Amino acid sequence: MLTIGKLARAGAISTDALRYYEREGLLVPASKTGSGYRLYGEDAVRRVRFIQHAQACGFTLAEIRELLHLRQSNSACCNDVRSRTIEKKLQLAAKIRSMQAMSTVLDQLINECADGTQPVDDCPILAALERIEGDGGRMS
Amino acid sequence: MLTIGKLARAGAISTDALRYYEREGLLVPASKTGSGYRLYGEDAVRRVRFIQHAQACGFTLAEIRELLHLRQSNSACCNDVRSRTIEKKLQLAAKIRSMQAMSTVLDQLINECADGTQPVDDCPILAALERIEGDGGRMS
DNA sequence: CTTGACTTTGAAGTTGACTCCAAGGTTTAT
DNA sequence: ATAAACCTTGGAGTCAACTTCAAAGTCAAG
Repeated sequence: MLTIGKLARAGAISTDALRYYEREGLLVPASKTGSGYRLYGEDAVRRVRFIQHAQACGFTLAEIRELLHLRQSNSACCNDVRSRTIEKKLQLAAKIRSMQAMSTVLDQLINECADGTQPVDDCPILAALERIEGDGGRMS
Repeated sequence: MLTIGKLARAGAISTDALRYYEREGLLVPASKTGSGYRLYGEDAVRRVRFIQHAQACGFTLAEIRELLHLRQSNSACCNDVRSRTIEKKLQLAAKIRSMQAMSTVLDQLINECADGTQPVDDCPILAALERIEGDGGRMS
């Protein structure tokens, strides 16, 4: 069993964030000591990593909580998870395309601008950034 | 010249957001009418699109402002922009990898779970989400 | 057995990127 | 010439995801 500080170090996260996740219903400690210290099992480390990874992929904590809770409600059917997953997958694909377009342009520009001696007025990076086409969608 | 409402419609953004961008130094109107109405040139539409695209790629408004301001300061050298660009490009590449990993897993799971009839307890999506490996990094 | 590192709670504060509102002034269409 | 649709400012409110704080209890090392 891990105390909150150990879990925090294992997950590269703050203890406050862990307590916040608990308030938000994402990560409840397995038990508590007599004096009220939170105790987490090893699965908590995996769950923290899952939360972090899902966040990095653009899921909000509310969405992550939904997924985690769906698993616990044995009445719900896999279909619920499936449709959410498909929706998220489509959003993710759009974001990836957008980011790849930006990445390609940045690459080109880093090369174009390779000598680094041009004044900013003429910097091709900024000129080209304005030419990027994308869906204009926001991140979340 | 566009009034703020026209620009808002052209950029699929709210007038409040445009005024917010002005306060934040990202988009200043070209001029004002005698009665104080903001007037924007056509380049404002491109600038709005640039801001939106850069946001979609994970740049914060502060970073976008920096880039936009660098262009205006004729003393600064292209090198400044270049190093920022390289840094951003690396971050972007890491995010793309992370998102592609998630995307692949979601794809597999959507297929595995194709009939949608399993109860959530056995849903392979949730089981597999916990197995994902990534850098655990946050989005911004 | 004391010192220092750790933990608790609850509440308030922060940041980013807006959004909403009130109380007006301006333009445009009919 | 008047109603509808637009614009102005300043400030407050919102939301997510934390962080910081205060005041106090607990645990581990020497």
